[in-house]
Amino acid sequence: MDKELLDMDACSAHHLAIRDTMDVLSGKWKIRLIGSLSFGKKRFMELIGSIDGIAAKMLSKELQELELNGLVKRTVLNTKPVTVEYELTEYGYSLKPIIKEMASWGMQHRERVIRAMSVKEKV
Amino acid sequence: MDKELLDMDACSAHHLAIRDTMDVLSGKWKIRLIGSLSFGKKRFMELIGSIDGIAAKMLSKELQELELNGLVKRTVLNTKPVTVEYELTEYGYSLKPIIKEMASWGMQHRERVIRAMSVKEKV
DNA sequence: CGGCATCCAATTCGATACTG
DNA sequence: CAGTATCGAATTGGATGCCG
Repeated sequence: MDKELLDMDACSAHHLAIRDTMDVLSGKWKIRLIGSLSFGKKRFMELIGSIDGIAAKMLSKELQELELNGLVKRTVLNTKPVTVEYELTEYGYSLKPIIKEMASWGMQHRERVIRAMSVKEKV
Repeated sequence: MDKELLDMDACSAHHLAIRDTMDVLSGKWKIRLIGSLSFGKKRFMELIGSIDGIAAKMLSKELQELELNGLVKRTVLNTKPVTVEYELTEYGYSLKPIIKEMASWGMQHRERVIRAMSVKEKV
């Protein structure tokens, strides 16, 4: 058995898999969006409120992309004025382990991240 | 106990944690870069070869940011011409669970991702 | 080899204004 | 409320040339 070769194969498969995942999650807000929706249904305005800094245009755009990929379901309710609800599909929920690891990492390394960011801002 | 309030706190902490993680991993290539380095040391040209589509300029830039954040260590070897090695620090390795989940998700959903991407390209 | 500098094109992002 | 339209700014990316 050629260990080197096996490693190369593993590396390359790993790599393609990560690329595929990144394709779906590309964009500045998608991961945070999914993180927010992983707590349940939310309306457009609720999402704007819960995701600090996002503009309506970007929210709209990234939601559309997530919907196209089948990760998010959009429901228009018959109210006046219109209400629209967004929620994760089952497919979307399958991303939860990733989101969970990201939240967990962020909590464990919060201090260091913030310190590093504040250094950067001085530049 | 106010369940609603507890949920809100959990949600907001979760959210800040994800935002911190995304701050560190922001940029089109960082996650794939870390994925590639998680298999061990690599030189600049090896990274260009292993990360399909990246330009030298972007590789250089994102490596610098990762180095600034302490996730990657850069070592210049005394060869002629120069050889430079990049490797994850211990802090960088702490991201491995995230990378692992991303690779795992990508492998499980590869077909669906590719199908969705090919539909998009027709537009 | 491992970069940085420059120029330029393409894409992404954000603020504001407006609509049903 | 839930968007779309539009414009300008910022980021990204490629090509080329230069340097130690």
